[in-house]
Amino acid sequence: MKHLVRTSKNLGHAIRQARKAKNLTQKELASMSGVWQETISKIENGSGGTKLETVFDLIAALDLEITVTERSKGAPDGLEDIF
Amino acid sequence: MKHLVRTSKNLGHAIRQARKAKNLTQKELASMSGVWQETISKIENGSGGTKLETVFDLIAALDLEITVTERSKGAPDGLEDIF
DNA sequence: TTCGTATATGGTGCTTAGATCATATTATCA
DNA sequence: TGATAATATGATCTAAGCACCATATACGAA
Repeated sequence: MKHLVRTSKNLGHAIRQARKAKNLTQKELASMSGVWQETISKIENGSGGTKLETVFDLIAALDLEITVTERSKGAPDGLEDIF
Repeated sequence: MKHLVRTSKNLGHAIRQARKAKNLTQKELASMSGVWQETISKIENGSGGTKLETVFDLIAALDLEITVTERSKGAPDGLEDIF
């Protein structure tokens, strides 16, 4: 799955989905990533203001990756998941 | 160009390249994005700890987009730019 | 080299993220 | 339904981002 991320809410969705897909609890992800469970909860719920480093920690722990590209004006390929 | 972003330095590179590609100065990008020139300078140089919202502002102003996907273990396609 | 611009650096002050602990709320399941 | 696990909420405190102003430095052109 590919998540287009423009807002903190988008990011929260992506994180939560990836975590669930791996059958991890927030607490488990917390110990894997070094990010507190309470913080993960807030991030998954899209409460903005998160620090980049925290996101990187979660992304890495969840085996995800972030890419930055030019905005695709081309035809949508249906692979994207935007909330 | 596609930038794989795992660190603040990666992000800085992506931002700077995109800005240069559009022939914008930091000051111009600042007024377009609402992020101060001084802050842009720091971000482009990879000084970590940046807030997500700030990144979103810059990404939007530069017509870039962020996507989150599963880590590609497949064959590299040569399109990525990792620093 | 000198002028003008672009970028970096540095300080102040307000605001807030996140670590940490405690607890409330919400699933989940035998 | 009651126990147990998962998630959310809330408070405190410290570290740090960023707006903001001033200035230093690097860079390009003439």
